[in-house]
Amino acid sequence: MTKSPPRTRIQVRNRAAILEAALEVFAARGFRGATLDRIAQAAGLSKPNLLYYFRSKEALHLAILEDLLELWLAPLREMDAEGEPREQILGYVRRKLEMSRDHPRESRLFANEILQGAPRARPVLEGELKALVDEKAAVIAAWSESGRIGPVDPYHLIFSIWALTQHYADFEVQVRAIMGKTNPYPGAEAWLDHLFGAALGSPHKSI
Amino acid sequence: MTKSPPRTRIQVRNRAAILEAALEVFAARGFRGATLDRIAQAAGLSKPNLLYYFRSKEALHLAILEDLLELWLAPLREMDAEGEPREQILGYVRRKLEMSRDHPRESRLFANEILQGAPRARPVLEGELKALVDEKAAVIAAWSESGRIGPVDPYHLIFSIWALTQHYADFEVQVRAIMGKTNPYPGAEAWLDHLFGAALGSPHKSI
DNA sequence: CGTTAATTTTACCGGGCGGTCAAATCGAAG
DNA sequence: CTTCGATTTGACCGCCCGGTAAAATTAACG
Repeated sequence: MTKSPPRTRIQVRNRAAILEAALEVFAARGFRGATLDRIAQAAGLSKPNLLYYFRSKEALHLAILEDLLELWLAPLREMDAEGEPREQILGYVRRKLEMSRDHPRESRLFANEILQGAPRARPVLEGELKALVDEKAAVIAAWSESGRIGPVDPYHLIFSIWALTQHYADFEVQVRAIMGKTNPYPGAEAWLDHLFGAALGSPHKSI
Repeated sequence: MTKSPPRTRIQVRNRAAILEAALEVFAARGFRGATLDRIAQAAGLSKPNLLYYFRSKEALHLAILEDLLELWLAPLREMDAEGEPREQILGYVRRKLEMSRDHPRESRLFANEILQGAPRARPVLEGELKALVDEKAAVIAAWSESGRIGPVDPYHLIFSIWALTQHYADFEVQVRAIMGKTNPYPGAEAWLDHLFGAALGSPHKSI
């Protein structure tokens, strides 16, 4: 699939420039809306030159998607079954929100892919992603059953975390249309803390 | 913009068929990914015939968007300042979730538009939508200040409702990849009731 | 400097897509 | 049946886009 590890300095530089440019363009216009000309221009190359580094538009998109999925799943991977449940879940929420704030283009690229029916990412969703979610859902379920957090549906809890955190990146124009120039993230962090905190059962209440 | 009210029976039938087909195709493939040929075929017409009813791809998309936005804002409009706060908010959540369940294509078409930076819908977002949200946010803020619901940020509350309910339509393939063939909506309704119920402050707790 | 491989450019192709046009066909009313 | 507007079709255009071929240029190294 991907070209074997880049050797020369030029390859490293140009591949990085292309991936950066492609992320920008794919995120902003979707797979079909993006053109190789535009990506090449943004990377400071000619189109055939770009195609010297990536066989095809498809291959380029795939390369980005692979990098992206690792980044995307990291915050959930960090959730620790041995940790304090509430802290672990709220920590996950915070990391995921930071991800949206610091990597909105990645979020939108991913959203685009899913919206179109995940033509390229579906195998990963049904394989790696499902396995990870099943594992962490079991952890949350155990926490819930042992009474360390209130009764929650772990799957819908995880979906909620995804939906809420990614919303601020994916629907940014809508958020900005309503909130103006105000930076929504400080407020969002406090709000999500409140929202999920309450849903997990107040620690004060449980005493 | 839009052609003056259709007169003949044929016009009514064909316009409806086109809008239905276009909704399907635009939702599944985005604006650029959709082709007039495909839409025309889905509507049972030839491409030039389709262009007899709608001047351009742009005009067709705009016609759909206009219809859509009315449908989309209806649930929020129904939220009644005179009603019981908790019931009003949870009712809004339920109506919005039903909207996603019954109109997933509309949801995805809208998501596509926003993701691409709302090139066609931005005026509505900054005008009508913002006005409506500001109005309802003020209502919620008043409820909150009078202690009838717990302290909440009305804007983030509304964003949360959007994000969560639409997630089940927009990210359907992801949800299905993880949950399999299970229908997520019954569980989602109970979960969202729990989540927002807790965030608004338990009515039991407030006594 | 010379040689060889890596990189970049120029020119091009075939297909698809939005849109147009003029001719043909259809349908309602007298 | 005729007429006239509404509707439909087929043929076509120009542009853009992904991708290719081959020549030209550049870097690496002895």
